[in-house]
Amino acid sequence: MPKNFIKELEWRGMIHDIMPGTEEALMKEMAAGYIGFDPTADSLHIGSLVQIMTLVHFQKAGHKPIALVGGATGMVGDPSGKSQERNLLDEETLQHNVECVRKQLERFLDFDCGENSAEMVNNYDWFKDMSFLEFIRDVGKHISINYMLAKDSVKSRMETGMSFTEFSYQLVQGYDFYYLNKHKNCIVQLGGSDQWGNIVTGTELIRRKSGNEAYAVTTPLIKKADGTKFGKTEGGNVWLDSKRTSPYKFYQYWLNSSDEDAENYIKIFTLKSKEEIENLIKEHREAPHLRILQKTLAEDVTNRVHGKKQLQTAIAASKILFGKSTEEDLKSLSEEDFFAVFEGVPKATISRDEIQNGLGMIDALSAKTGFLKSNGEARRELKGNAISVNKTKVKEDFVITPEHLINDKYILIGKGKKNNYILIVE
RNA sequence: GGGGAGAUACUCAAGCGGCCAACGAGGACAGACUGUAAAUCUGUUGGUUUUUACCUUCGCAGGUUCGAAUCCUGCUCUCCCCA
Repeated sequence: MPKNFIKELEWRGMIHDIMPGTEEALMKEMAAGYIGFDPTADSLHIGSLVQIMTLVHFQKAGHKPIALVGGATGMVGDPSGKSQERNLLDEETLQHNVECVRKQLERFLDFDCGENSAEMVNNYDWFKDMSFLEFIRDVGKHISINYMLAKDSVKSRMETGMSFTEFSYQLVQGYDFYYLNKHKNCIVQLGGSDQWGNIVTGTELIRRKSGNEAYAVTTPLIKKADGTKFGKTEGGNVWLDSKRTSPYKFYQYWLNSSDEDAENYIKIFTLKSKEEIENLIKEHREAPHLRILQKTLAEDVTNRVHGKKQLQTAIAASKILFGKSTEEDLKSLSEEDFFAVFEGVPKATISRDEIQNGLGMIDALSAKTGFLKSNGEARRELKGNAISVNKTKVKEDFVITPEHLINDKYILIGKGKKNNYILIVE
């Protein structure tokens, strides 16, 4: 007897839309459900984390989650939410992306837990041998143009134009659902709210072709209280791949959530129970400055995505960068730890001679290193008391000498609270 | 095809012959406060320069003038109205 998956999502605020009858169908017996992931890049970003969590809950409720990586759909391009025709990725890149995304997804689900073990599929497997004629006869025949035209993803593009390729997308995805329904007894498709149209084309196709009932659940678009886009920083997307977004930055992203957002995120992105979360929220409201919610959230998510070791480094890095650490603390770090902490921080190398005679701050910030755009900017920041060397604020007349070197090799320059640069001497 | 309006720094948006590196707003960055928050206050936001000063910028190319973002000519692009 499965647990109530829908109720679980509901209190977490993870349901945007749901097809009538879904809850009943899922309560009856163990079912399979799937979510598709687009291989548009070689890593997923935290936007996809919502979908991943949905699958995790699905499995925890006793159902069988199927993660589909869209090798075939990726070749077509989903027009949902896109105002313009997209460029197609070449096959090689796509193949590479499929592999990477697959590996990432594998970390989150249990693939060996008996009958509701997770499964990973690639729709390229069933599309690669299908001919065009076969597709338009067996699939296209069941869905009318009128029906397809009524979709938002198509309607909104009537003015600007849309290729036949993208127009057909909903059928391709619809067929995925049909295929999984037929071969893996998959009765529900989950996804982001922008996927509603595509999912419904799938349930429609299933009903017409095989007479089965199929269901849909979509999750809301995650919003930030200040109106900016979730998952974006000045540096771009927040990715799950540590090569693209360092675990430290990843941890920081969650830690910097506003109070309001943190209350929502902790429900969506952690597996903590309702009671636990309610207690945390209560505790947080009593002592907001401790930021219990943000810390719990950041630790939980970073741990799940990057593992314990990376989380420890991220926490250590945060303490060093934001705590009351001193030059002594920096010097006590091993070289390995130092570079782990400052991974992703801009670095520049200068020769030992330059520092031997003393290196002026303007040269250190701009002329010799390019950390800042111009000498003028360097001068302004220095005047504004924004620059620190090895965690100590410095003035314009400060001169860097070999005795400031950490491990006789590098120097940490900071601008404000959040920007750091490393000067390496060789 | 005919007529009109416009193009200014990251964005919006003033300026309409010298006082313009260019009002103002937003954003961004920094400082104070704080919780690595929000709100608030302050500063900065083309380059070289300690200041002064100079250099490069107001769609592109020319021209008029002692002097142009501002006037003239041509070009490119955008928007609107009429066919």
